[in-house]
Amino acid sequence: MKLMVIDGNSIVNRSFYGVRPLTTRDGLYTNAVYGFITTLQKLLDEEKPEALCVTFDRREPTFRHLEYEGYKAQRKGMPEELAQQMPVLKEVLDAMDIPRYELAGYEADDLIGTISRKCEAQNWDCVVVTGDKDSLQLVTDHTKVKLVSTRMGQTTTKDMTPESFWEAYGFEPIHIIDLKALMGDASDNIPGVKGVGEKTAMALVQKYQSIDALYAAMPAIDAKPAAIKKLAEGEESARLSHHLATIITDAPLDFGPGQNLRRPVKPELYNVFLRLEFNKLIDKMQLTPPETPPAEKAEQADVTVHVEQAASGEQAEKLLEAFRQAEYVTLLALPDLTAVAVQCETGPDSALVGTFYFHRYQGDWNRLLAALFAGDIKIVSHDVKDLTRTLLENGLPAEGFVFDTALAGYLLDATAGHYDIARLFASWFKEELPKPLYLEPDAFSPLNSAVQVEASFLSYLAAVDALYEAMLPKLKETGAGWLYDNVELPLCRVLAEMETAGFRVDAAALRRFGETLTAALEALEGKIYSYAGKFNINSPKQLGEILFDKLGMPAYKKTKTGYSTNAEVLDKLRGQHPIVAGVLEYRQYAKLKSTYVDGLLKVIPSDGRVRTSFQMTVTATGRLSSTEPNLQNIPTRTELGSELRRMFTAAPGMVLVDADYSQIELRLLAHISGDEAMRDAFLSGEDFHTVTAAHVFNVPLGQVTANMRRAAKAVNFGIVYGISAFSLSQDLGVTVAEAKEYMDAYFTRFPGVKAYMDGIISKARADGYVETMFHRRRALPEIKASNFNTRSFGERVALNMPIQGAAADIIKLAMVKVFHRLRKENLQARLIMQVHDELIVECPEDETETVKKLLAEEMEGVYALAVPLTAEAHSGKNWLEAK
DNA sequence: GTAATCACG
DNA sequence: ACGTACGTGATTACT
Repeated sequence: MKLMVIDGNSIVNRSFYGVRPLTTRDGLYTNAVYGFITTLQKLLDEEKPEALCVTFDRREPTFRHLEYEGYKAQRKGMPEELAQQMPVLKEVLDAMDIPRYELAGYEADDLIGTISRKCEAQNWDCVVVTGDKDSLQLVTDHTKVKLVSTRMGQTTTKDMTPESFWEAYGFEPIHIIDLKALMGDASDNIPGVKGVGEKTAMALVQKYQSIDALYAAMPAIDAKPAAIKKLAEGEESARLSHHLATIITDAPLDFGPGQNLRRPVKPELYNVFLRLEFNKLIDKMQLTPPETPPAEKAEQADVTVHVEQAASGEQAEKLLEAFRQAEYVTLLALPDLTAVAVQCETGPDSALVGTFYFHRYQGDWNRLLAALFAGDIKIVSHDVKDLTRTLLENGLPAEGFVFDTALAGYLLDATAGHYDIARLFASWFKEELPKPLYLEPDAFSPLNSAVQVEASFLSYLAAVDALYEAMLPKLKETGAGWLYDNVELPLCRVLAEMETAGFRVDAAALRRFGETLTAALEALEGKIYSYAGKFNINSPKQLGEILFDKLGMPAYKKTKTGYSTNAEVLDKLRGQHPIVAGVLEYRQYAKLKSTYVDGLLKVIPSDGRVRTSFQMTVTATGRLSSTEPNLQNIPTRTELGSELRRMFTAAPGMVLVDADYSQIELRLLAHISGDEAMRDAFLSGEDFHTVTAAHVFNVPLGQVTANMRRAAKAVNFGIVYGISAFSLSQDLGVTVAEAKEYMDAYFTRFPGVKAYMDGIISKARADGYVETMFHRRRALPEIKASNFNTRSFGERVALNMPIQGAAADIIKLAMVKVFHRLRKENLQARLIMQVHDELIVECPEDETETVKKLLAEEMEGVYALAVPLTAEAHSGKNWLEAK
């Protein structure tokens, strides 16, 4: 039989520092609890113990503090973000029915020591889980210690048994106490012997085992005279340290291993996890809502819901009329439009639900859909862009949308990650929806029993309605209402039309380009093999072995798993061996071939138009992203890569008009910070990087050299990203001191920027979030982290998000305006692409000049800032020409 | 499923 | 003294 005992404080600490900050929607930190539970699961999986318990320190002082006032004196208190998680963790453990032990006057270690000895006394094996090496003194044939370390979110464990201990230390586990008695422990403030460090202490313990034996043999011991003198002087300290480092094994603890047999988790665990938004864990542990629901759920508002299924055109028309009268309706449709459910209020405590199923409908289905989305019914729904695209693809109208719960969730916090109905519902109401049965394939086919599927469909419909009621006031409260009404919601239609339109790609030309790449790759492959033999050039691992082991080149950089072989490293090695240039070239071609040529060919349909999907709820800043395929990262920086853009063409008789903002982020920085010098620089119409250089290097405009401009440009970029002198120096290849000088000069000349940077960081710290000038919000728990790196990251994000996010807000607004203007002017031109600061329109040749003017005009006039926005438009038969 | 790499703004 | 830019997505290798 085996019992596992966990050092609760040690593991929760490691989890806190090892797992990135997580909070629930309302700001409760949860990362330490989350890390603890995932670590626990991993350990249970590995060890499968019959019994399990956790120990914790009490806050009261222990005998060690009383006997030695310096004990753990260096320890700072827990950071608040961790302290608030301790009661939560204990609640989770209780809900998992895992016994926990704490005892006034004893540390977790002492309880573990006592528990392990009591296990042994009853012939149980004991596994001690901790990150603390002190516990190694407990190792015996029946007690092993699992040392846990957490790095970058990855938990690794190392099993210490008598054998592995001996291998690592060269003496018996119990003598770790003697080791500490000599070398001390800075973290616990155990003094040890002054002047004796790890090396000396190890050697002495390996030779004499205990300090008793050591001092008995004094002074004739095997050590340097200086060490002998120090040992003699430090004897008292050594004996005190020995005492402090000894883990107690007979604490007055009522404990028997049999009391700790593993038990099934309690039903409440579900509710606890729900409150903590541990949705993944709920799934993984297959938790389900408890039979007896929490009290507040019992007293739900008494709403009489009348459900009516429309089987004929007549019945449908009656329902439609009711929906037209309603202030708004909530609507859910299957992705293939074969089922639609609509709900509206009919009185203070009555509601009407209409359901429409293609398989059971006698009338004209398309006519019904056309009536639902004709615009005279105000529709609240979820994922409006996707529904709009489906409707448009079927030649149906797509009007009347007034709210999208997915978009609202995203606008209120862009870092939540997922905005499906079930997750939003859990986050807002702490209540789990059952699995959406209605989304299973063929859920509504005539062969299926419909009752459960329909119930699921309607409960999700009700959930969307509840979310709408809760989110609407919240949107107003945060100030995001304007952005929502004027940008995000109307953008659904714009994007749906762009996705439907697609971008024409010349498949034949792409194939030819692919063939030349293949030929080049084969030639390069032969050349590379001739230097190093056959290996997989695409494998960074194998490539690293070839370059750094076999050919003996210096490895500048390492990754978590081995050598880094990225382009930056390889570039530095160029001169060392001809293979390096070959590999770099090979990499470039391989990327173009696999991602762009082969990747795109796979998604070109017979009409030759590639249709991307724009994601509206993915990025943390408010930008769009593009998937399947990603058309926002088509190469442009190298000549060969940009050839690909030649394959993105206008349809016959049409042209592409491409317009992009010039330095929109820096202009926004000038606007947001209100810095006068920066504003004047943009108003002057001079090249901004040149003006920056003149300021930073304190020379007249005419004397700015190319190098000065390059440096100024890098500083400008750095500012937008949340700069550090180190990174800037790396980027520019100058010393950190020089980089620092540039930054100081920059801040002296642009004091408003400096003030903005300081202000936004302290505001973010106070609020726990940052927002754009249009009140798009991003939660930022990292800003309060005690870990330096995490906190620094939070500060950089606080600087960057309001700028990058405002740029995203602005181009989105411009898209909506351009879209409507093209319609109003009765042009055939249509928007087909957006790449963050760039819009692409496809239009008939004779509209070219009109569209160029219109695009630039709408983009520049979209929103009045303290500095002008400028956009340049070009046209051509393909993307390369139009840019 | 994750890590490394590299394409874009 | 820490280790460093912000935001994405696709492919490949490998566990």
